[in-house]
Amino acid sequence: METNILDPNCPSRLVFQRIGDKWATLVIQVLEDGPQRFSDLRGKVAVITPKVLTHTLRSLERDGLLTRTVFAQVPPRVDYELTPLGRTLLEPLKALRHWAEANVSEMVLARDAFDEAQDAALLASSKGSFE
Amino acid sequence: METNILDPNCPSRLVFQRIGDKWATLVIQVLEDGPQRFSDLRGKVAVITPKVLTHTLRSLERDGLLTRTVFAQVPPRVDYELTPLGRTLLEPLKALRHWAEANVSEMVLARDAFDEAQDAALLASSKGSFE
DNA sequence: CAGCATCCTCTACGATACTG
DNA sequence: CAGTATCGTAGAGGATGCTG
Repeated sequence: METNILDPNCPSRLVFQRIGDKWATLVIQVLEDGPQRFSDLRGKVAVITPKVLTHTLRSLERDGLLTRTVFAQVPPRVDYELTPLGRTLLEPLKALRHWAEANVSEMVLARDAFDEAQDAALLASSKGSFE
Repeated sequence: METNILDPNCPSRLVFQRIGDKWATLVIQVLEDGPQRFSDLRGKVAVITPKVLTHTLRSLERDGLLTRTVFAQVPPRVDYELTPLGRTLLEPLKALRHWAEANVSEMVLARDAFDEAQDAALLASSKGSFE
C-alpha cells in the first residue's frame, strides 16, 4: 500500500495534525517518565487550562496514544499513561526537540533579520509620506 | 543555556508551531529534491490554495528555512529552495513521516474503536429516552 | 506566472466560573 | 481532585476573483 504524504487523502496527515497540536507533543513528552495524574500534567505543562488539557488528553486517548485510568476513590484520581504505540512516538519527537534546541536560536536570528529588512523596505517605500 | 520545552517562554516551542503548520512540513519535504517554482509546489502539494501557499512560503522564508529567488524575466519566475538550515530539518521530519507511515493504520483503528465505544455509551445512557 | 485582495468559516485556544 | 459549562477571540485555512 502506497502512503503518500502529499495525497490529501493520505491518513499520514493525521499524524502531522496531531503533532501540530500545540499541547499534544508536550503532554506526550511529559508522560515519558511514567503515569501522571491530571493535576501533575496541569502543573508540568505550563501554562495549560483544564479545558484544553482535557481536550488534548481525550484526543490522544482516542488515537490510542495514551490510556486513561480512573480510580474509584475519594478524592478522585485519574492516571494517564502512554500506550506502547504512544511510546514509539517518543523517538521521532525527541529528534524534533533536539533539532529545536540546537537550531531555534538560528531560526530566531533569521526571523529578526527578516522582520528588520521588512521594516526597512516598508519605511523606504513610504519615505516622505509624512511630510 | 537551558532550553526547556515545557517553559512557555522557551523558543523551542516555535519549532513545534512551525511543524504544526498543516502545510509547512509538506512544502519542506517537497523541496528536498531541489529548487521549485511556485507553480511546481502548487501542483505537488495537493490541494493548496495560492494564498495559503504564499503565506506558508513567507513564514518559512522568515524563519530562514528557505530562500526566495526572483528572476527578472517575463513571464516571472520565482524559485524556492531550502537553506542549509532548512535541509537539517529534513532528517527529523523524515523520522516523523516514517513513524506516520508505519503507525497511522493503528491510530485509525484505535480511533474507530474509541468512537464506537463512545457511541455505545451514549446510546446506553439515553436508552428509553425515545419511548 | 506568481501572486494579492476580499470575504468567510471553523476551530484551537484562552478566561472565568462552577460541580460530582 | 478532575473535570464541565459558557463565553469570547484570533488566526488558520478556504473560495473566488483580479493584476503586474
